[in-house]
Order: sequence, then structure tokens, then C-alpha cells
Amino acid sequence: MRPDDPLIVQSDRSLMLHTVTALLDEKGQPRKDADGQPMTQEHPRFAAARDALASFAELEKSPDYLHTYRITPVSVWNAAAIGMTAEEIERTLEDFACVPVPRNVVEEVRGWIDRYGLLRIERRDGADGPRYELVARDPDALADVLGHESVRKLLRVEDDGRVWLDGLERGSLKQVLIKIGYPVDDRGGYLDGDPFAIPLRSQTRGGRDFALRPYQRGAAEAFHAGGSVLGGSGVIVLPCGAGKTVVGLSVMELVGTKTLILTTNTVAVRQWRNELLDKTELTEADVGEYTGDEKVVAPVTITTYQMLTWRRSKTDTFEHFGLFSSENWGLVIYDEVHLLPAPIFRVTADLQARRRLGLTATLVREDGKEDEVFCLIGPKRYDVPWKVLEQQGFIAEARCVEVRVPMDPARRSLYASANARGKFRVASENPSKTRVVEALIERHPEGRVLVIGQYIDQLVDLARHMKAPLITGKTHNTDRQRLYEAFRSGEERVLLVSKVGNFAIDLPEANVAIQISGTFGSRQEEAQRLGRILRPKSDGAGAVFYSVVTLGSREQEFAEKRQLFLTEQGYAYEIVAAETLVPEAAPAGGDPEVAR
DNA sequence: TAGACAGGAA
DNA sequence: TGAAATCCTGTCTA
Repeated sequence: MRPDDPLIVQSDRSLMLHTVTALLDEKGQPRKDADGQPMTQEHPRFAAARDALASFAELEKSPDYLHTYRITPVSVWNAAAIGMTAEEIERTLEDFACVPVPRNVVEEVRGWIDRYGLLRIERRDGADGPRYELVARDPDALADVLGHESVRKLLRVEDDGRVWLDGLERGSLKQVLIKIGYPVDDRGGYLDGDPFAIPLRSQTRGGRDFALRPYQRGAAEAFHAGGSVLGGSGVIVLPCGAGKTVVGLSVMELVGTKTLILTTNTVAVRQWRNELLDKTELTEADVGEYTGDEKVVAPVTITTYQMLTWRRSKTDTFEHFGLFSSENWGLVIYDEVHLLPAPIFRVTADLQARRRLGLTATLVREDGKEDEVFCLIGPKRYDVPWKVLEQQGFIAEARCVEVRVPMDPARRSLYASANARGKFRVASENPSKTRVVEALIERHPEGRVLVIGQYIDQLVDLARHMKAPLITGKTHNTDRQRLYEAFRSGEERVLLVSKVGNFAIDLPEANVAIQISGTFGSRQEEAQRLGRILRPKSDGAGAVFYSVVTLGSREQEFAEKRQLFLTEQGYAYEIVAAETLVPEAAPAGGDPEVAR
């Protein structure tokens, strides 16, 4: 702890992290730039602090100079699950803090860390099959949770004081207990499922050499470590483009059993299937697709969340849930686990005896159900910061730029008269953005540019104006393929895409993305969109992500929230005023200073 | 038998 | 906060 360190820990468990410090001259006086403004530089300990905090705190706000984090129970339990101790967290806080760390924060963190594993589910093998016991390191804890009716009704207390649960209630019990602050360490173990070998190949069927990257192997081994009791449930967090599917394949090889794979859409189903056929010894007959088109159940079966949660009507049963029990699955893989729909949580609660692997680029859910993921899929087992993969060359270097565009007077009055929700759309569809987008494209004469937007009308107008092709949800698959191909070959340099561009497009050549509008404050959408341009380029060149927002509007507020996740990953947004790109974009009669 | 399309769901 | 996209099934057409 030194006065010039960057961190302040507050007693409400929020953390404030300085990103910059004043730049001093030889006499120790603040240096000024040509306009007389004080100059700043990145705080020398900022990057180290950001990386250290990421393992046990969540980033909440990230304006220019001061980032705020919060320590939450789930963020601490995820740290505890990978073996982090209260002392290490305390030491990190003390190390970066410039003022004393409030004792209550240290106490609370210590309390939460102690809570993890205070209660355990253990398996007792007897003559008439396995039984499951709830054991506590501290008898008071057991008495405490038994005081809750919701907990007690799932348990059976025997005369000797030992507490038993039905094997099928493991998930429900963990859900109830985490709600009252007890994350259970589930050592109930797993059923092995029907054995089924899934060997990886050293050369793909496409003829390329294939080997796991070090972090992919590390992730798979971290998941599998601990054998039949510990290893086998949890989440692996990797950036878009880092090869999460390959990690899945590697886990499948380690576990060697019949596997059910759940994905978000049918394009992802095809991708999994192609990867399996390309990089493992499995044949077409071994890999089944269970979708609207065909319902093939094979030793490895791939399906969608929507398929499983489909019902004839609201009140009906889920017709395809039978898939979970139709085979003796030994492993269930949840792709994009941050999007897991609520009904899947319900059925996952019954699957606690099966190995479960969650894959995602972010543990953050917009609906706040992180605790459900934590207790039903499992804790985070492995993650690699985006910036680390960037340094190692596995994903392209990227700059993020926020371009702020003013509204012309007509737009401004329209904005003023719109209601709260109308304002966001009026600002998003600001027609002044058109010129800015053109200027940005001119800046990258060699670039392959994706323009991504949320509103179809806006995209249609822009596409017509720029005479560039547009892909929306309505675009037929054949046309999509043709346009993707034209973009890949370089025939089309600019492509406009609607929300379809968030997932399921594979355009490795793209190196510039221009976002002209987006979902309210969706952090994961921003990450997905940046992910579109992070494939390493053959020439090693970097990528640029522009977010075009309307100056001083509600859109700008939401843009801040959207940027949180990427800021947490170490991306800094440069702010650029539109008039530096397009001189005539200056607000008519307005003060250009407003733009800064 | 493939495809196009409508309607419902979340 | 709302709009868009997606996926499912079922029906119609050629």
C-alpha cells in the first residue's frame, strides 16, 4: 500500500481503480498540453491491478478515469473453486490499495471463502446402491440450513443426526442452498455413462496438422482433473475465436463416453459436427444431429436449446426432454452457457450425476442467473484473459474506438419530443451516422469492413446509400452463402449485417467492424461483435472496432454499459468526435467543444 | 421429397 | 425499456 497506488476499497465492497495518473515534468509539476490541459498517462500499476482483480471481482462501470468493481459472493466462490484463498485476495487488495482496506470487506470475503465447501454432498456406497449424505465441516452450519423449510423438505435427518438426500435432489438442493448463501461442494461423483472412445487426430481430414494449443489442453485438463469425484463439472471461459469447440473435443477424448452437445442454433450444430468429423476419428454414423430437419440419436448427438425447450403450447410438456434419458450419456456439453434458457436449468438440476461442461466467452448473464450456472453446471474451472491470447498471437490485436456523432437540429427536436424508450431509437438511427460510416470506410482503403446494426430500416437505407450488400434474418440461406463467399474472395469489400451477424458467421478476413446500433446494454453482444474480427490475420495486421453512437443521448449511456465486458478484458476505448472525421458533422451553430 | 412459408414461442 | 432473429412444427406446392 502506497499513496500513489491505483485502488480504493470501500466498505460496501465496491472497488475503485484509477486508470491514469497525471504526467509530471522534471520539477514535479503537472505537464500541460498545447491547449493548457493537464496531461495524463496510464497508471503504471493499472494493468496489473485489472488482471488481478478480474479473478475475484466483477467490473461494474468503466468510464475514462475510474473503473468500479464489485466483490460478490459468486465472484468470490468462483475464485474459491479454483483454490484461491482469502489471504491471497486480501494480499491483492492490500497490495494495490492507496488507502487502508476496510476490515469488514476482508471479513466478508473470508466468510464467503469459508462458506465454500462448508457443506459437502458425499456419496456412500452400500449394498443397495449409492446413497448421498450432506456433511458439514461445522455442525452449526448444518443446524442453520436445516432451519429453512425449503431445505429441510429435501432432506432426511436420521436418529443419529446424519443427513441424507435423494440422489435426484442434488441439483434442487444446491439451488436452494446457494440462495441462502451456502455454495455446496458436490462430491457426489458421476455416472460414467456408456463408454465411447473419441480419439483426436494428429492431422485433420482436411489434411492440416492438428495439435491442441497449450491453453486448450490446459482447459480440458483443468476440467477433467480430480477423477471421478471432483473432475467433471464446470465452466471454461475463453474468448470468441479461441477455439472453444476444440476444448470440447479434447474433453470428450479425456472422458471417452457418449456425449450430448447443446448449442444455440443449427449453424452451431453443423459446426460442431464438422469439427468432430474433421478432428476426431469419429465417422458420420457416430455423430447425430437432433434438429428440426433430422432427429438422429447417435453416440455423440448435437441439438439446440430451442429444440429441447419446444412445446406445442405454453401449458404443454417439453416433448424432446426424453433425449436426456434416451441414451446413457456420460457427458453433456453446454455451448454458450451464458445463454442457457431457464427450462434447461430445470432439467439440468436432475442431471447432477452426469458430467457437465459449460463453454462461454463470458460468465456474465444479462439476467443475473450467474448463481444458477455456478451451482448447476459448476464453477469456473479455467479462463484465459483475451489480452494474453492476443500477446501470444492466437487472436488478432484490436483497437476499440467510440465515435460520437452529434444530432442535427431537426433530429434533436425529434429526440426531445420522444418518450423514454423512443429516445434510444431516435438516437440510434441518427442519419448523421451515414457520413461518419463512409468516412470510416475511406480510412481503411484496404480493409474488409463489416457494418453491424440493430434496426432493419436503418440498415436498408445505409445499404442503398452505399450500394453495399445487406444480410438480415430474412435473407435466404443461398443468398447468404453467396454474399459471404463474395466477401471472402474480396469481390465485396463492405458487408452490412443485422443481428444475424452476432453469431454464426465465419468471415476470417474481416478486420474492421463498424457498429451503428445495438441492443440496449448487452455486454455479451458487444463481445460477440468484436469477436467477429479477432481471427488472426495472415499478414499479422491488427483489427479495428468502431462503435458509432449519438453524442449526449441515451444511446451513449447504454454504450458505456455495453463496453464493460471488453474493458474488463483490457480493451480501452478511444473516444473520437465525429467532426475530426467529417468536418461538416459539427453541430450547426453549436459549440464543437460539446463533442469532447 | 425438397422448398417455401406461416404461425407460435421465449 | 423493444426489435429482431431464430427455431420449431405443419401445410402447401411442384
